[in-house]
Amino acid sequence: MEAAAPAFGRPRPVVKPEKPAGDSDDDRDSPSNQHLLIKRENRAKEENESEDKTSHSSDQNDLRCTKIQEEQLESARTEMGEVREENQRLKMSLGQIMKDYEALKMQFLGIVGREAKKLPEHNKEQQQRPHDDQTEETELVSLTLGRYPMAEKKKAVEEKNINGGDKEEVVKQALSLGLNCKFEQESTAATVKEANSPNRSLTISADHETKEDAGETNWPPSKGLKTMRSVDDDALPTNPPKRARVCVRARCETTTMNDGCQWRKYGQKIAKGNPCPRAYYRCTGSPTCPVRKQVQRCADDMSILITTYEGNHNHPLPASATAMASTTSAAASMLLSGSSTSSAPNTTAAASSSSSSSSHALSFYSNSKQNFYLPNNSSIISSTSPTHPTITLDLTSNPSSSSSNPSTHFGKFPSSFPNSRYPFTSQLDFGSSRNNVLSWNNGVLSYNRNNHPTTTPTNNIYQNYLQHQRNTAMSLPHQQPPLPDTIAAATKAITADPSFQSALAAALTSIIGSGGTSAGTVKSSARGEQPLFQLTSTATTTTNKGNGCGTSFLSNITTATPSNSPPTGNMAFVPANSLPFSNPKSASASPGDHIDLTN
DNA sequence: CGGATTTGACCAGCGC
DNA sequence: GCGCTGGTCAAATCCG
Repeated sequence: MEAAAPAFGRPRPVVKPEKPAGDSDDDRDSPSNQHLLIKRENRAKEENESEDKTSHSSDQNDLRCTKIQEEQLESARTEMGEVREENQRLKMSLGQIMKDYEALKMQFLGIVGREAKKLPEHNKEQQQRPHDDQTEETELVSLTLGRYPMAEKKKAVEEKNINGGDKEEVVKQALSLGLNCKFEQESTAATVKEANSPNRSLTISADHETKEDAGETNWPPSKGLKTMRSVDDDALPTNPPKRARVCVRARCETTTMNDGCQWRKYGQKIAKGNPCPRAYYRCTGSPTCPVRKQVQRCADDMSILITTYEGNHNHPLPASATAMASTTSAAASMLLSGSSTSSAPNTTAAASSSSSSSSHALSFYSNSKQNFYLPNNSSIISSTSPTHPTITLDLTSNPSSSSSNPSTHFGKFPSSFPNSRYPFTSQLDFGSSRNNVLSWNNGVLSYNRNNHPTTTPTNNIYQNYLQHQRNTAMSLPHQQPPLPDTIAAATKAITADPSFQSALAAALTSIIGSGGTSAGTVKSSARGEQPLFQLTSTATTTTNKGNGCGTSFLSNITTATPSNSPPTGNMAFVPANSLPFSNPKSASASPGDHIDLTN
């Protein structure tokens, strides 16, 4: 094992028993053997000298010399034996380390495999015992940052169960790789009983949220929602988990970021510690959509807009809305590990883990071969709490600042920022990545395809995955249209980042090794990795109210596709009528006028 | 005129 | 219990 070697600190002589010392250059290089060789050479010299000097000496001298030689030989043999013993010991310890490593590896794979097997079983249980949902869901967290109501999810699960093997294998595959998250649109397939699992899985579901969504189909919730919440609280007197939030910080001069969704402002409030009013928006994409967002300027830096998303969309999202989803989904995946390592055990941990599920209320894909890319110069900060787990995606940080310690980031937040209230934090810093994948550009959140025009092997795999998704969609006419490839692309991108993987590995290690009780600050250290691909787009504003902060990158998501030509690939999955841009009266989809990006 | 926004009031949660 | 704060409602207002 390569990893074990540096642990010894310095090169040690490893002499193979069947191979006499000094037979090879390697042996010659080892200090002990060099010592022996020197001795041998000295002995030979002495012998030669004694031969020269005493060529005519008496037999007594010969005998004396022979005795000395024999003694020296004996001591040399003893030394060699000691060295061999030492080498044997080292070999044994190395073998032991290898065994331990393999055992741990198998243990980990076994755990992951069991969790993968559990998922479909648990889904079946959920279907067979729908009345238990309310009690069970409190213990569940879901990877689905989904936009689908529970009924649709269940339908999807049924379809999955019918289709059987393939998809389950996909889940297993994703889980077995460990360092790659599996995010699925209908994530009930990725549901685990976390409370019963000694080793928390990365696969976490937020059925709490799903339940809320199912209950909130009678929007507006207003007092009805309050009533439902109180009922939930009664059912869960201890630590009733609230919606998780995803907070996005970006430099934007507009009143709100255009994230592609349609929003209606329903309130405004001056929050304590911030002279800037906080605006409350509600998603109008669907009359029953429970998603809300809060928009507030940063008190420290008025140019920074803090947008907090809460809830799950229960309607098809506009293509442009998936950009933010990609970003926040990546953030949420971070929160998975971060919250698990920082929260209190058992139910509290589960509740905090559920926070990851709300990420902008968007589902996203990621299988073993699909990876996220976080935006360049962005950092993710998650704060977990039983009540308001929040993960923050900071799109404002520059490379130098983003690589600083976490406290630097926290210092940038206003006093009213949720992080100040929820002490458990973890940070994953991706600001060091060189290549932009997601960026704010002239007021538009845009993906950038970089200078890797040729399709990488991973990209091929990704294309295969897309094709598979298309086929699946074709064969399942009742299924909701899958998310566009931007999400998958983001999924692919972020998990392809070694930084992410190492951070995730660290989180995994802490979860498995310590049962999730260790305080977690995970920070990526790798930098300068070349992403497998990168998306670029010019900032073509397609929103209805000008060129505010937006996510209209999808109109030219691929370099092969001209920006004004019909979208290709998974773009076809986005229902045309779901695009908000055709509606000139959309509320606050893009009221802005300019965005100033410091990335 | 219909829909979006504004804004004061109300309510719930939390800390002291 | 009281006050503070965040979040939401809904009537009034604005706007295209």
